[in-house]
Amino acid sequence: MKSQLDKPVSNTDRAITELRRLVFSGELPAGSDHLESELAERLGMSRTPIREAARTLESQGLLELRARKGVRILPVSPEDMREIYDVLTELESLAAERAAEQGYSTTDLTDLARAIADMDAALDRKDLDTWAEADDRFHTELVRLGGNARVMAITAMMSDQVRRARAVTLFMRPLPVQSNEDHRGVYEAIAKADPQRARDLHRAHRERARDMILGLLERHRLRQL
Amino acid sequence: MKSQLDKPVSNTDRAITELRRLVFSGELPAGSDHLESELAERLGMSRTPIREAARTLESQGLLELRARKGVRILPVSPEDMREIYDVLTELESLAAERAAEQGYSTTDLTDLARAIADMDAALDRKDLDTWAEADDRFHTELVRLGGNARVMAITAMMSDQVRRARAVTLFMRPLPVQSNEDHRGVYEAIAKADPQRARDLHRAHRERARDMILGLLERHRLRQL
DNA sequence: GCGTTCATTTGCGTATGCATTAAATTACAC
DNA sequence: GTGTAATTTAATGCATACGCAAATGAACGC
Repeated sequence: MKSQLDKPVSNTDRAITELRRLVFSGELPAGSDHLESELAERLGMSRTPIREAARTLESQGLLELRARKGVRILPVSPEDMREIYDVLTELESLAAERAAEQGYSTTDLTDLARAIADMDAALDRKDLDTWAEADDRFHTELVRLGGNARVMAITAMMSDQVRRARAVTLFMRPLPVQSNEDHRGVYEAIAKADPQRARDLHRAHRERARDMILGLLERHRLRQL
Repeated sequence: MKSQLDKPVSNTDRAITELRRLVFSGELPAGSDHLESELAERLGMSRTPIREAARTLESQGLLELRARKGVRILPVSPEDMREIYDVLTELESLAAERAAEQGYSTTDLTDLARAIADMDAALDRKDLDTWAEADDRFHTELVRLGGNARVMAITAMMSDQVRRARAVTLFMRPLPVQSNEDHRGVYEAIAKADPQRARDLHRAHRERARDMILGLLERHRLRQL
């Protein structure tokens, strides 16, 4: 479905979408270099839109433009992960607090509730991929409910950067039972319009997740993703 | 002075720097439209580097590329200000907390102390421009001490977006005496390695500033900057 | 006078070509 | 064989050209 407000999709837009996909799918692995001309041919367009797309993705921290070496897909180190989780913790906690201040009805919270239900169901089936997808949806929706467009943009950017890492850690971590309980707590706090509790619970949730992931990376000596 | 590590300054880099300057100086006012060809001629280069620079500045929230209408300098509304201050509050408070955890010596805190001293001196002389410059330095240095590169990048971006607003509000607000006291408190908490206090004090500082600015904008019916 | 259609102009999006310069390769001296 | 200088190669950074769609304005009917 294509709304009338959509602006026509330019090649540059396609390049952005497609390059992101290639990075997340691992077809362009972290740390690898790629000539502009190579990417241009691969996506069936000239270097111009590729360069513009790369500029955008560069300022989003996904890759780097290096003279004469093409674009380098940026690896994510454990230190990067710590930075990113710290940012996510702060901004999502703010979003949770603000969401709880809005006095949302349960109807407003439908998507959030559905994400939680989907996570529960996926967890029962031990279907971690589906769980991860629903977890993403929960966090995205939580931030949306917070009502700050900049927080949305930043958290989306940060989540992009750790997406590759999750593919690795998801199957090394214990079953995310605690996570699901955390989410329900945050949901309740928002539904009951208790901003302080929503913030505190979500912060604790994120800090636990951060420590768990960083612990995993360290124990498995994963220096970059 | 040009270190050997500096990569050669490309026209695109020049365009980024120069366009930012033009926006902050008000030569390209908020809300105005500018043809790419016009900007290209103005900066003495072709449209190509202008477009690449614009892409970068677009993802930093300073302007917008619109088909056939050229580059639009994005205005900042009071709602935008609220969003930006919320983000700054969260991330700078985190930086203050982290800075206090590092066990910095007073030598490490020299720049921070100097910024405070400069603000005091400027305040005595009622030299608001110098005060604002030192205030900037304080916040930048505080975030640097926090040690999170992403927080640095994001807060720098957000500060850019409100820079124009300050030119307006700086001379409408009461003398920032409270601000200077706040800064000293944050400094002390970092020097005494008291993370929780550093965080709380800085948060209170930012929230006061936000409410003051938003109040000013509302009282003066300033709908966009 | 007002709306509608058609012609014209304009500016972006993109492809293409080329100069520059860093990197790679070879030639060569020792 | 190793280190250095000369030569070649190659990829970016940028200027330029052009098609196309949107905006503008003209022509025309009512």
